[in-house]
Amino acid sequence: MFSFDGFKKIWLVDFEFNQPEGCRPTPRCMVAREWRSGQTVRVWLEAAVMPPPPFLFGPKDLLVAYLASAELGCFLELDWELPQHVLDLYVEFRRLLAGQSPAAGFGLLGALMHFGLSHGVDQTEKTAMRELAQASVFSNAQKAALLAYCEADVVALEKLLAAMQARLDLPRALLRGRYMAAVARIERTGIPLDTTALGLIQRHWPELKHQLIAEIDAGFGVFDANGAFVAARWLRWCAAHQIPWPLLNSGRPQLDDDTFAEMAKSFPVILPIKELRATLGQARETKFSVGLDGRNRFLLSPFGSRTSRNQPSNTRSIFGPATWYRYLIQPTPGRALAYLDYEQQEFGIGAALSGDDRMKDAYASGDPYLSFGKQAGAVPPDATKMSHPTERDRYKTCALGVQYGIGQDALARRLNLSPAHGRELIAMHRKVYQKYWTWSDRIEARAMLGSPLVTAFGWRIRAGAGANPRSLRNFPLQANGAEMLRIAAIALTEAGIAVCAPVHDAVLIEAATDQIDAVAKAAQALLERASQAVLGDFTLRTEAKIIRWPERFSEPRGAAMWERVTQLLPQFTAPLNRDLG
DNA sequence: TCTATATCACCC
DNA sequence: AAACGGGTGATATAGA
Repeated sequence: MFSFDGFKKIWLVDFEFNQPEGCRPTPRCMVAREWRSGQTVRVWLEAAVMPPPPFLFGPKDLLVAYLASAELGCFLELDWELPQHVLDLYVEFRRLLAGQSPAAGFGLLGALMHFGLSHGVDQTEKTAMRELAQASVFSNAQKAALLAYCEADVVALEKLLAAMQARLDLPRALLRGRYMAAVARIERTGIPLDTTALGLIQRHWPELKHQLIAEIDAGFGVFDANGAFVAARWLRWCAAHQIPWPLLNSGRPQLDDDTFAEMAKSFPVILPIKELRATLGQARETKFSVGLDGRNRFLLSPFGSRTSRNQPSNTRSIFGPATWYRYLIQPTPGRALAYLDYEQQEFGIGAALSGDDRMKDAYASGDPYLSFGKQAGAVPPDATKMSHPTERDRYKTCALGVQYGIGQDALARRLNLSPAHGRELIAMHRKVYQKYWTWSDRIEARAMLGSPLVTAFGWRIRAGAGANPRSLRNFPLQANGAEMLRIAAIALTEAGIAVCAPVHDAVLIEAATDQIDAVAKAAQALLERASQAVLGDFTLRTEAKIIRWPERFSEPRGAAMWERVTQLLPQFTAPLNRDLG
């Protein structure tokens, strides 16, 4: 079954469709060609009654596509049953590149060029055809043109498959293809939002921003009429108040949050500006793509990062910008949401993959960070989160930092400790988790010598002498975490659970209010099984946060800002609207 | 006026 | 050269 020979039919498929921001796709046409026989099917789909599929995908048939989530999204829209086996050449192209960027990008044209192939259609015509697909009425000539273009993509896909065929790891490629089916379902589901509040925030954004600024900036005058912080005005104000502000090499003032915090210690008078900058920093204009049904939909951009994480646009996804926006996530009446995430996912992955028993014990304890302190003998065995909060914070920062390859000085600075103390913390980690470090050292060494690093299911990165050693050490943690969430997404969607979005180490799911507890529980079991699929006999714990209508998603980190915004909103809904005066 | 780069803020 | 991983994106400034 795991060679092409095992498949009865291999269909290369491409759709043209129309998809306004935030909406589900409307298929226009499809062309499919069977790989061996050359049999070609051309279907115009723009009709009131959508036709049944011109082919049926049996258990021994394969669908091949480029970014298959789009094609499978059309399948779902047409109520066609999804194929069991999917090969996505976009995903496999990314895998073959192993972290490198192709000269002509990751589109179909870019992939063809990478293999020295050509496409019958150039970028200009591609753009024109994509525009044509947005039309609502089509002449016969336009239909023919769009179908011809669609077929050209299938021909291109055929050439690409021939070029890539020998270099595929088929069983794993099919697993990734299966994930693309999950992506299609997730992109279709979307995230329910409170569109009333979102509309108010977006419509009145300039006033909101102005009001947030007006109060505080009155005594400083460093913001301009558009609400932008003016560096020159800031330097002038500082000079006038005898404050020697630190400059960057370029001569511009150093305006990051840390600098403000540092300077505020000596000059507390700047505190309000620091606060205001922090507030505005997390309050940028957004362009969440929301469908007419009030759901936030966006491309997940699966496998978009070198570690194979999804990489959706930060402005289109509600999970992209600052966390206070998540208060806009709200189930509709009768519905409920559950946010499920892995506890200390990367710590657990490191423990399991390195086989470090002490690290595994720490994970199993339920509080890995405090356990780390106990194992190091730095806190008593009966210490708790409550009895030793400061210490726990240090071991937590240390353990998390180590996963990113933090150095002793950076760790010390972050914890406001002496360099010696930073060194001691890292030494503690090295000593307690010796086996983890041996494993991690070997990974760096191997990759530096040029052999690729590979995850449990075959995602790879190729490094070389010039690589960042911290990226290499982090790769197995982050990339296997991505594998885990993909397995979970497959399991959840195939079990019929509505998945609204994946969020790196978490998923947002949806169900009827009276079913959410049971569904969330079942989903947690699937997430735990997904962790076993990646880690062998080691299981990661998950946490569930349930949101029932009319509750909204809450997030402590964003609570203050959300509070501030909601206090300003009622003025815009007052019955006497001055615009009408 | 447009584009490229640097810097910064946010997410997991 | 710096030394905290993977990202997206807004904004300011410099330069063509």
